Amino acid sequence: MLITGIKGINDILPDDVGKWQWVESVARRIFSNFGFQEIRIPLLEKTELFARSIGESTDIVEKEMYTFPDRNGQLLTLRPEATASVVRAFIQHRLHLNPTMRKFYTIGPMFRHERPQKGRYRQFHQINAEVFAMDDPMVDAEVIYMLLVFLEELNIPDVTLHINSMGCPDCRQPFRKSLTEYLGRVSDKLCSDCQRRRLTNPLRIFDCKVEPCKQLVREAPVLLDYLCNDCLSNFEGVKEHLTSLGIGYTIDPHMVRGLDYYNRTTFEALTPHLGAQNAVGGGGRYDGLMETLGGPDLPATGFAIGMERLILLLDEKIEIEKDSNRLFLACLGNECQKRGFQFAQQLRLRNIFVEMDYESRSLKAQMRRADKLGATHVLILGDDELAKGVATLRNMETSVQEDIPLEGIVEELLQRLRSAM
RNA sequence: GUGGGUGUAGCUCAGCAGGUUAGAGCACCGGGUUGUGGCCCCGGAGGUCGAGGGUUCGAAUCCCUUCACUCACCCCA
Repeated sequence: MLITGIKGINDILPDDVGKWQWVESVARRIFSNFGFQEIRIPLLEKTELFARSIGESTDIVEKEMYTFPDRNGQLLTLRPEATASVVRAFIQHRLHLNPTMRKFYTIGPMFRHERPQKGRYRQFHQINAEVFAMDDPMVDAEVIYMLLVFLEELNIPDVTLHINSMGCPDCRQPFRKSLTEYLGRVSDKLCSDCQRRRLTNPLRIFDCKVEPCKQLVREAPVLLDYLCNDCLSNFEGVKEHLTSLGIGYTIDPHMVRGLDYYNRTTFEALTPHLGAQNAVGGGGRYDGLMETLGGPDLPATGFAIGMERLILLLDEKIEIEKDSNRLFLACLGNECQKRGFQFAQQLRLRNIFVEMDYESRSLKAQMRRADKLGATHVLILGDDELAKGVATLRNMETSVQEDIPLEGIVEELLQRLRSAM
Protein backbone atom coordinates (compact mmCIF):
# COMPACT_ATOMS: atom_id res chain seq x y z
CA MET A 1 0.00 0.00 0.00
CA LEU A 2 1.48 3.25 -1.17
CA ILE A 3 1.71 5.92 1.49
CA THR A 4 0.45 9.15 0.05
CA GLY A 5 0.50 12.67 1.39
CA ILE A 6 -2.36 14.02 3.44
CA LYS A 7 -5.41 15.54 1.78
CA GLY A 8 -5.00 19.25 1.28
CA ILE A 9 -1.36 19.15 2.34
CA ASN A 10 0.70 19.46 -0.79
CA ASP A 11 4.23 19.15 -2.03
CA ILE A 12 5.86 22.02 -3.82
CA LEU A 13 8.03 20.43 -6.49
CA PRO A 14 11.34 21.87 -7.72
CA ASP A 15 9.76 23.26 -10.88
CA ASP A 16 7.50 25.47 -8.76
CA VAL A 17 9.91 26.39 -6.02
CA GLY A 18 11.37 29.20 -8.09
CA LYS A 19 8.07 31.08 -7.96
CA TRP A 20 7.85 30.67 -4.23
CA GLN A 21 11.36 31.89 -3.68
CA TRP A 22 10.74 34.84 -5.91
CA VAL A 23 7.54 35.82 -4.07
CA GLU A 24 9.34 35.51 -0.77
CA SER A 25 12.28 37.59 -1.89
CA VAL A 26 10.03 40.37 -3.16
CA ALA A 27 8.17 40.35 0.16
CA ARG A 28 11.39 40.54 2.14
CA ARG A 29 12.73 43.36 0.04
CA ILE A 30 9.60 45.49 0.14
CA PHE A 31 8.65 44.84 3.75
CA SER A 32 12.16 45.58 4.85
CA ASN A 33 12.03 48.92 3.05
CA PHE A 34 8.95 49.72 5.12
CA GLY A 35 10.86 49.01 8.31
CA PHE A 36 9.55 45.52 8.96
CA GLN A 37 11.76 42.89 10.54
CA GLU A 38 11.36 39.17 10.15
CA ILE A 39 10.22 37.16 13.13
CA ARG A 40 10.01 33.36 13.07
CA ILE A 41 7.39 31.82 15.25
CA PRO A 42 6.62 28.17 15.99
CA LEU A 43 4.14 26.02 14.12
CA LEU A 44 2.78 24.63 17.36
CA GLU A 45 1.20 26.60 20.16
CA LYS A 46 -0.95 25.85 23.15
CA THR A 47 -4.51 25.55 21.96
CA GLU A 48 -5.62 28.17 24.41
CA LEU A 49 -3.69 30.87 22.55
CA PHE A 50 -5.85 30.53 19.46
CA ALA A 51 -9.07 29.91 21.33
CA ARG A 52 -8.61 33.15 23.21
CA SER A 53 -7.38 35.32 20.36
CA ILE A 54 -9.40 34.18 17.36
CA GLY A 55 -12.62 33.71 19.30
CA GLU A 56 -14.33 30.64 20.67
CA SER A 57 -17.32 30.80 18.37
CA THR A 58 -15.45 31.31 15.10
CA ASP A 59 -15.38 28.57 12.50
CA ILE A 60 -11.63 28.33 12.83
CA VAL A 61 -11.70 27.51 16.49
CA GLU A 62 -14.92 25.53 16.44
CA LYS A 63 -14.11 23.09 13.70
CA GLU A 64 -10.97 23.81 11.72
CA MET A 65 -8.03 23.50 14.06
CA TYR A 66 -5.57 20.63 14.11
CA THR A 67 -5.59 20.06 17.85
CA PHE A 68 -4.18 17.13 19.79
CA PRO A 69 -2.68 16.34 23.16
CA ASP A 70 1.07 15.87 23.27
CA ARG A 71 2.68 13.09 25.29
CA ASN A 72 2.17 15.01 28.49
CA GLY A 73 -1.49 15.63 27.81
CA GLN A 74 -0.94 19.29 26.96
CA LEU A 75 -3.41 20.41 24.27
CA LEU A 76 -1.51 21.75 21.29
CA THR A 77 -2.65 23.22 17.98
CA LEU A 78 -0.98 23.61 14.61
CA ARG A 79 -1.29 27.34 14.02
CA PRO A 80 -4.31 28.30 11.90
CA GLU A 81 -2.96 31.84 11.57
CA ALA A 82 0.09 33.80 12.59
CA THR A 83 -1.05 36.93 14.37
CA ALA A 84 -1.76 35.28 17.71
CA SER A 85 1.75 33.83 17.83
CA VAL A 86 3.45 37.07 16.90
CA VAL A 87 1.52 38.88 19.62
CA ARG A 88 2.36 36.13 22.06
CA ALA A 89 6.05 36.35 21.24
CA PHE A 90 5.96 40.13 21.52
CA ILE A 91 4.46 39.94 24.98
CA GLN A 92 6.58 37.03 26.16
CA HIS A 93 9.85 38.71 25.25
CA ARG A 94 8.70 42.13 26.45
CA LEU A 95 9.54 43.61 23.10
CA HIS A 96 7.39 46.65 23.82
CA LEU A 97 10.29 47.85 25.97
CA ASN A 98 12.45 48.03 22.86
CA PRO A 99 11.38 50.89 20.60
CA THR A 100 13.05 49.30 17.56
CA MET A 101 10.64 46.37 17.80
CA ARG A 102 7.41 47.56 16.28
CA LYS A 103 6.97 46.15 12.80
CA PHE A 104 7.24 42.43 12.05
CA TYR A 105 6.67 40.09 9.19
CA THR A 106 6.67 36.33 9.08
CA ILE A 107 6.32 33.77 6.31
CA GLY A 108 5.24 30.20 6.70
CA PRO A 109 2.62 27.46 6.69
CA MET A 110 -0.73 27.57 8.48
CA PHE A 111 -3.13 24.72 9.04
CA ARG A 112 -6.89 24.57 8.88
CA HIS A 113 -8.95 21.42 8.56
CA GLU A 114 -11.35 22.46 5.81
CA ARG A 115 -12.40 20.78 2.60
CA PRO A 116 -9.76 21.76 0.07
CA GLN A 117 -10.71 23.51 -3.13
CA LYS A 118 -9.17 25.99 -5.53
CA GLY A 119 -7.06 28.46 -3.60
CA ARG A 120 -7.75 26.79 -0.31
CA TYR A 121 -5.77 24.02 1.33
CA ARG A 122 -5.32 22.44 4.71
CA GLN A 123 -1.72 23.45 4.84
CA PHE A 124 -1.38 26.83 3.23
CA HIS A 125 1.20 29.56 3.42
CA GLN A 126 0.87 33.11 4.51
CA ILE A 127 2.99 36.20 4.54
CA ASN A 128 2.01 38.22 7.60
CA ALA A 129 2.81 41.75 8.58
CA GLU A 130 2.04 43.19 12.01
CA VAL A 131 2.55 46.63 13.53
CA PHE A 132 2.37 47.12 17.28
CA ALA A 133 2.00 50.09 19.56
CA MET A 134 0.93 52.55 16.88
CA ASP A 135 -2.63 53.66 16.35
CA ASP A 136 -2.31 56.67 14.08
CA PRO A 137 -4.49 56.28 10.98
CA MET A 138 -1.33 56.92 9.03
CA VAL A 139 -0.13 53.51 10.13
CA ASP A 140 -3.27 51.80 8.86
CA ALA A 141 -2.89 53.55 5.54
CA GLU A 142 0.77 52.65 5.30
CA VAL A 143 0.15 48.98 6.00
CA ILE A 144 -2.52 48.88 3.31
CA TYR A 145 -0.23 50.73 0.96
CA MET A 146 2.53 48.21 1.55
CA LEU A 147 0.18 45.34 0.79
CA LEU A 148 -0.85 46.94 -2.50
CA VAL A 149 2.70 47.82 -3.47
CA PHE A 150 3.64 44.22 -2.92
CA LEU A 151 0.79 42.86 -5.07
CA GLU A 152 1.62 45.44 -7.71
CA GLU A 153 5.26 44.38 -7.74
CA LEU A 154 4.15 40.80 -8.38
CA ASN A 155 1.88 41.96 -11.19
CA ILE A 156 -1.22 40.47 -9.62
CA PRO A 157 -4.02 41.49 -11.99
CA ASP A 158 -7.30 43.26 -11.19
CA VAL A 159 -6.75 43.83 -7.49
CA THR A 160 -9.33 45.97 -5.72
CA LEU A 161 -9.20 47.24 -2.19
CA HIS A 162 -12.20 47.00 0.07
CA ILE A 163 -12.25 48.65 3.45
CA ASN A 164 -14.61 48.85 6.37
CA SER A 165 -14.62 49.84 9.98
CA MET A 166 -15.56 47.38 12.68
CA GLY A 167 -15.77 50.15 15.27
CA CYS A 168 -14.85 49.52 18.85
CA PRO A 169 -16.64 47.71 21.66
CA ASP A 170 -18.39 50.97 22.53
CA CYS A 171 -20.11 51.46 19.22
CA ARG A 172 -20.56 47.78 18.43
CA GLN A 173 -22.85 47.35 21.43
CA PRO A 174 -25.72 49.59 20.27
CA PHE A 175 -25.23 48.40 16.70
CA ARG A 176 -25.49 44.76 17.66
CA LYS A 177 -28.69 45.53 19.46
CA SER A 178 -30.38 47.20 16.53
CA LEU A 179 -29.12 44.56 14.11
CA THR A 180 -30.51 41.77 16.24
CA GLU A 181 -33.79 43.62 16.43
CA TYR A 182 -33.91 43.98 12.67
CA LEU A 183 -33.04 40.36 12.06
CA GLY A 184 -35.67 39.32 14.52
CA ARG A 185 -38.29 41.19 12.49
CA VAL A 186 -37.32 39.49 9.22
CA SER A 187 -36.25 36.20 10.69
CA ASP A 188 -38.81 34.12 8.79
CA LYS A 189 -37.38 35.29 5.48
CA LEU A 190 -33.81 34.27 6.26
CA CYS A 191 -32.21 31.09 4.94
CA SER A 192 -31.70 28.27 7.36
CA ASP A 193 -28.01 29.03 7.82
CA CYS A 194 -28.78 32.63 8.63
CA GLN A 195 -31.47 31.58 11.06
CA ARG A 196 -28.69 29.93 12.97
CA ARG A 197 -26.25 32.80 12.47
CA ARG A 198 -28.81 35.26 13.78
CA LEU A 199 -28.39 33.75 17.20
CA THR A 200 -24.73 32.75 17.16
CA ASN A 201 -22.91 35.41 15.15
CA PRO A 202 -25.26 37.95 13.54
CA LEU A 203 -22.46 39.80 11.73
CA ARG A 204 -21.86 36.70 9.62
CA ILE A 205 -25.16 37.22 7.84
CA PHE A 206 -23.44 39.98 5.88
CA ASP A 207 -21.42 37.25 4.20
CA CYS A 208 -24.39 35.18 3.05
CA LYS A 209 -24.62 34.52 -0.67
CA VAL A 210 -28.26 33.44 -0.76
CA GLU A 211 -30.25 35.99 -2.73
CA PRO A 212 -33.13 36.70 -0.32
CA CYS A 213 -30.66 37.19 2.50
CA LYS A 214 -28.56 39.53 0.40
CA GLN A 215 -31.71 41.58 -0.18
CA LEU A 216 -32.45 41.76 3.51
CA VAL A 217 -28.87 42.58 4.31
CA ARG A 218 -29.02 45.60 2.04
CA GLU A 219 -31.72 47.08 4.23
CA ALA A 220 -30.12 46.06 7.48
CA PRO A 221 -28.47 48.60 9.73
CA VAL A 222 -24.73 48.86 9.14
CA LEU A 223 -22.04 49.36 11.70
CA LEU A 224 -20.65 52.36 9.85
CA ASP A 225 -23.74 54.32 10.82
CA TYR A 226 -23.19 53.55 14.47
CA LEU A 227 -19.53 54.48 14.78
CA CYS A 228 -18.68 56.57 17.82
CA ASN A 229 -16.92 59.87 17.27
CA ASP A 230 -13.48 58.46 17.88
CA CYS A 231 -13.94 55.57 15.49
CA LEU A 232 -15.51 57.82 12.91
CA SER A 233 -12.69 60.35 12.88
CA ASN A 234 -10.21 57.52 12.90
CA PHE A 235 -11.82 55.97 9.82
CA GLU A 236 -11.92 59.36 8.12
CA GLY A 237 -8.22 59.71 8.83
CA VAL A 238 -7.41 56.38 7.26
CA LYS A 239 -9.39 57.23 4.14
CA GLU A 240 -7.70 60.61 3.89
CA HIS A 241 -4.26 59.09 4.06
CA LEU A 242 -5.16 56.43 1.53
CA THR A 243 -6.28 59.12 -0.84
CA SER A 244 -3.14 61.12 -0.26
CA LEU A 245 -1.14 58.06 -1.26
CA GLY A 246 -3.19 57.73 -4.41
CA ILE A 247 -4.95 54.55 -3.36
CA GLY A 248 -8.43 53.91 -4.66
CA TYR A 249 -10.76 51.93 -2.43
CA THR A 250 -14.30 50.74 -2.06
CA ILE A 251 -16.06 51.11 1.24
CA ASP A 252 -17.81 47.86 1.92
CA PRO A 253 -19.99 48.21 4.99
CA HIS A 254 -20.85 44.53 4.77
CA MET A 255 -17.31 43.22 4.81
CA VAL A 256 -16.90 41.05 7.85
CA ARG A 257 -13.70 39.32 8.74
CA GLY A 258 -13.51 35.84 10.14
CA LEU A 259 -11.63 36.50 13.30
CA ASP A 260 -13.20 38.09 16.36
CA TYR A 261 -10.28 40.28 17.34
CA TYR A 262 -10.65 42.92 14.65
CA ASN A 263 -11.76 46.46 15.39
CA ARG A 264 -11.79 49.75 13.50
CA THR A 265 -10.29 49.64 10.02
CA THR A 266 -10.34 46.28 8.26
CA PHE A 267 -9.48 45.65 4.63
CA GLU A 268 -9.25 43.02 1.93
CA ALA A 269 -7.41 42.89 -1.36
CA LEU A 270 -9.75 41.12 -3.76
CA THR A 271 -9.41 39.64 -7.22
CA PRO A 272 -11.96 37.91 -9.44
CA HIS A 273 -9.53 35.23 -10.64
CA LEU A 274 -9.57 32.76 -7.77
CA GLY A 275 -12.62 30.63 -8.41
CA ALA A 276 -14.93 30.78 -5.44
CA GLN A 277 -12.33 32.59 -3.40
CA ASN A 278 -11.79 36.28 -3.80
CA ALA A 279 -9.30 37.48 -1.21
CA VAL A 280 -5.56 37.43 -1.82
CA GLY A 281 -4.86 39.34 1.33
CA GLY A 282 -6.73 40.82 4.23
CA GLY A 283 -6.30 42.27 7.64
CA GLY A 284 -7.14 45.08 9.96
CA ARG A 285 -6.65 46.63 13.32
CA TYR A 286 -6.81 44.54 16.47
CA ASP A 287 -6.27 46.95 19.31
CA GLY A 288 -7.60 44.81 22.13
CA LEU A 289 -5.78 41.58 21.38
CA MET A 290 -2.54 42.26 23.18
CA GLU A 291 -4.31 42.95 26.45
CA THR A 292 -6.62 39.98 25.97
CA LEU A 293 -3.53 37.80 25.80
CA GLY A 294 -2.18 39.21 29.02
CA GLY A 295 0.15 41.83 27.61
CA PRO A 296 0.24 45.60 27.80
CA ASP A 297 -2.72 47.44 26.33
CA LEU A 298 -1.11 48.35 23.03
CA PRO A 299 -2.85 48.87 19.70
CA ALA A 300 -1.98 46.77 16.67
CA THR A 301 -2.76 46.26 13.02
CA GLY A 302 -1.63 43.89 10.30
CA PHE A 303 -2.54 41.68 7.40
CA ALA A 304 -2.07 38.23 5.92
CA ILE A 305 -1.45 37.28 2.31
CA GLY A 306 -2.30 33.83 0.97
CA MET A 307 0.74 32.58 -0.88
CA GLU A 308 -0.98 29.76 -2.76
CA ARG A 309 -3.44 32.31 -4.07
CA LEU A 310 -0.59 34.56 -5.07
CA ILE A 311 1.07 31.73 -6.95
CA LEU A 312 -2.19 30.93 -8.73
CA LEU A 313 -2.39 34.53 -9.84
CA LEU A 314 1.18 34.86 -11.02
CA ASP A 315 1.68 35.55 -14.66
CA GLU A 316 2.80 32.39 -16.40
CA LYS A 317 5.37 34.46 -18.20
CA ILE A 318 7.43 35.39 -15.20
CA GLU A 319 10.78 33.79 -15.51
CA ILE A 320 13.23 33.32 -12.75
CA GLU A 321 16.52 34.54 -14.12
CA LYS A 322 18.98 31.77 -14.66
CA ASP A 323 21.92 32.29 -12.42
CA SER A 324 25.43 32.37 -13.77
CA ASN A 325 27.18 29.81 -15.88
CA ARG A 326 26.73 26.12 -15.55
CA LEU A 327 29.47 23.71 -16.32
CA PHE A 328 28.91 20.11 -17.25
CA LEU A 329 31.80 17.72 -16.99
CA ALA A 330 31.73 15.01 -19.65
CA CYS A 331 34.18 12.24 -18.91
CA LEU A 332 35.10 9.31 -21.13
CA GLY A 333 36.45 6.20 -19.50
CA ASN A 334 37.22 5.29 -15.91
CA GLU A 335 40.48 7.17 -15.56
CA CYS A 336 39.03 10.36 -16.85
CA GLN A 337 35.96 10.04 -14.71
CA LYS A 338 38.08 9.78 -11.61
CA ARG A 339 40.00 12.89 -12.59
CA GLY A 340 36.77 14.66 -13.43
CA PHE A 341 35.16 13.69 -10.16
CA GLN A 342 37.90 15.35 -8.15
CA PHE A 343 37.95 18.24 -10.49
CA ALA A 344 34.22 18.87 -10.06
CA GLN A 345 34.62 19.16 -6.31
CA GLN A 346 37.42 21.68 -6.68
CA LEU A 347 35.32 23.91 -8.89
CA ARG A 348 32.33 23.66 -6.60
CA LEU A 349 34.47 24.77 -3.70
CA ARG A 350 35.23 27.82 -5.81
CA ASN A 351 31.51 28.50 -6.13
CA ILE A 352 30.92 27.23 -9.65
CA PHE A 353 27.92 25.18 -10.76
CA VAL A 354 29.24 21.82 -11.88
CA GLU A 355 27.32 18.67 -12.74
CA MET A 356 28.49 15.39 -14.22
CA ASP A 357 27.35 11.86 -14.94
CA TYR A 358 28.21 9.11 -12.51
CA GLU A 359 27.53 6.26 -14.89
CA SER A 360 29.89 5.89 -17.81
CA ARG A 361 27.68 6.79 -20.69
CA SER A 362 28.40 7.77 -24.23
CA LEU A 363 29.53 11.30 -24.93
CA LYS A 364 26.33 11.81 -26.86
CA ALA A 365 24.27 10.88 -23.82
CA GLN A 366 26.31 13.16 -21.62
CA MET A 367 25.95 16.05 -24.04
CA ARG A 368 22.22 15.54 -24.12
CA ARG A 369 22.07 15.66 -20.37
CA ALA A 370 24.25 18.77 -20.31
CA ASP A 371 21.81 20.45 -22.66
CA LYS A 372 18.81 19.44 -20.53
CA LEU A 373 20.47 20.88 -17.47
CA GLY A 374 21.00 24.15 -19.27
CA ALA A 375 24.76 23.92 -19.16
CA THR A 376 26.44 26.91 -20.73
CA HIS A 377 29.73 25.04 -21.07
CA VAL A 378 30.82 21.44 -21.25
CA LEU A 379 34.29 20.37 -20.32
CA ILE A 380 35.23 17.19 -22.15
CA LEU A 381 37.82 15.00 -20.57
CA GLY A 382 38.88 11.91 -22.50
CA ASP A 383 41.97 9.86 -23.18
CA ASP A 384 42.93 12.04 -26.13
CA GLU A 385 42.87 15.11 -23.95
CA LEU A 386 44.73 13.54 -21.08
CA ALA A 387 47.44 12.41 -23.46
CA LYS A 388 47.87 15.97 -24.65
CA GLY A 389 47.58 17.38 -21.15
CA VAL A 390 44.48 19.39 -21.98
CA ALA A 391 40.71 19.35 -21.65
CA THR A 392 38.23 20.50 -24.29
CA LEU A 393 35.94 23.34 -23.33
CA ARG A 394 32.80 23.61 -25.42
CA ASN A 395 30.64 26.69 -25.35
CA MET A 396 27.12 25.30 -25.71
CA GLU A 397 25.71 28.43 -27.21
CA THR A 398 28.30 29.05 -29.88
CA SER A 399 29.47 25.43 -30.23
CA VAL A 400 33.03 26.75 -30.18
CA GLN A 401 35.54 24.35 -28.66
CA GLU A 402 39.06 24.94 -27.51
CA ASP A 403 41.73 23.08 -25.66
CA ILE A 404 42.66 24.26 -22.21
CA PRO A 405 45.90 23.05 -20.63
CA LEU A 406 45.25 21.01 -17.52
CA GLU A 407 48.00 22.95 -15.86
CA GLY A 408 46.26 25.82 -14.08
CA ILE A 409 42.90 24.89 -15.54
CA VAL A 410 40.94 25.68 -12.40
CA GLU A 411 41.95 29.32 -12.47
CA GLU A 412 41.43 29.49 -16.20
CA LEU A 413 37.89 28.11 -15.90
CA LEU A 414 37.08 30.36 -12.98
CA GLN A 415 37.96 33.34 -15.13
CA ARG A 416 36.03 32.24 -18.15
CA LEU A 417 32.93 31.13 -16.31
CA ARG A 418 32.79 34.06 -13.95
CA SER A 419 33.42 36.76 -16.54
CA ALA A 420 30.30 35.77 -18.42
CA MET A 421 28.08 35.92 -15.34
C1' G B 1 -20.12 17.54 7.06
C1' U B 2 -23.21 18.02 2.02
C1' G B 3 -23.46 18.06 -3.47
C1' G B 4 -21.36 17.77 -8.65
C1' G B 5 -17.23 16.21 -11.89
C1' U B 6 -13.05 13.05 -12.86
C1' G B 7 -9.84 8.49 -12.17
C1' U B 8 -6.28 4.51 -18.63
C1' A B 9 1.99 5.05 -19.32
C1' G B 10 6.07 9.88 -15.50
C1' C B 11 2.66 14.14 -17.78
C1' U B 12 -1.73 15.60 -21.09
C1' C B 13 -5.34 12.64 -22.96
C1' A B 14 -7.81 9.07 -26.84
C1' G B 15 -10.20 4.26 -26.61
C1' C B 16 -16.09 2.81 -23.66
C1' A B 17 -23.15 0.82 -28.45
C1' G B 18 -18.47 -5.42 -24.27
C1' G B 19 -14.82 -8.92 -28.63
C1' U B 20 -7.81 -11.03 -30.48
C1' U B 21 -1.32 -8.62 -28.15
C1' A B 22 -4.83 -1.22 -24.51
C1' G B 23 -3.11 3.58 -27.99
C1' A B 24 -1.18 8.83 -29.23
C1' G B 25 1.65 13.25 -28.14
C1' C B 26 5.28 14.94 -24.76
C1' A B 27 9.02 13.07 -21.37
C1' C B 28 12.63 8.89 -20.71
C1' C B 29 16.51 5.24 -22.76
C1' G B 30 19.36 3.53 -27.07
C1' G B 31 20.90 3.97 -32.23
C1' G B 32 21.70 6.94 -36.87
C1' U B 33 27.81 10.01 -35.75
C1' U B 34 33.60 3.36 -33.00
C1' G B 35 34.25 10.95 -28.79
C1' U B 36 29.94 15.83 -29.34
C1' G B 37 23.67 18.72 -27.21
C1' G B 38 19.33 21.28 -29.48
C1' C B 39 16.23 19.84 -35.14
C1' C B 40 15.27 15.32 -37.86
C1' C B 41 14.89 9.85 -38.61
C1' C B 42 14.73 4.75 -36.50
C1' G B 43 14.08 1.61 -32.38
C1' G B 44 13.09 0.50 -27.10
C1' A B 45 11.35 0.53 -22.24
C1' G B 46 7.19 1.86 -19.40
C1' G B 47 0.23 0.31 -17.79
C1' U B 48 -2.76 -5.06 -11.77
C1' C B 49 -7.08 0.67 -17.30
C1' G B 50 -7.80 3.83 -8.91
C1' A B 51 -9.34 -0.63 -5.66
C1' G B 52 -12.90 -4.64 -4.48
C1' G B 53 -17.05 -7.36 -5.92
C1' G B 54 -20.91 -8.66 -9.59
C1' U B 55 -23.20 -9.63 -14.73
C1' U B 56 -21.12 -12.26 -19.13
C1' C B 57 -18.21 -17.32 -23.07
C1' G B 58 -15.53 -12.58 -22.73
C1' A B 59 -15.18 -6.15 -18.93
C1' A B 60 -10.78 -0.32 -19.50
C1' U B 61 -15.98 -0.44 -21.50
C1' C B 62 -22.21 -2.52 -18.09
C1' C B 63 -23.95 -2.74 -12.53
C1' C B 64 -22.83 -2.20 -7.16
C1' U B 65 -19.44 -0.79 -3.33
C1' U B 66 -15.19 1.79 -1.92
C1' C B 67 -11.03 5.05 -2.23
C1' A B 68 -8.51 9.16 -4.27
C1' C B 69 -8.35 13.70 -6.77
C1' U B 70 -11.04 18.03 -8.10
C1' C B 71 -14.75 21.94 -8.05
C1' A B 72 -18.62 24.08 -5.25
C1' C B 73 -21.57 24.94 -0.51
C1' C B 74 -20.02 26.45 4.62
C1' C B 75 -15.98 29.62 5.80
C1' C B 76 -11.53 32.01 4.77
C1' A B 77 -5.58 33.66 3.00
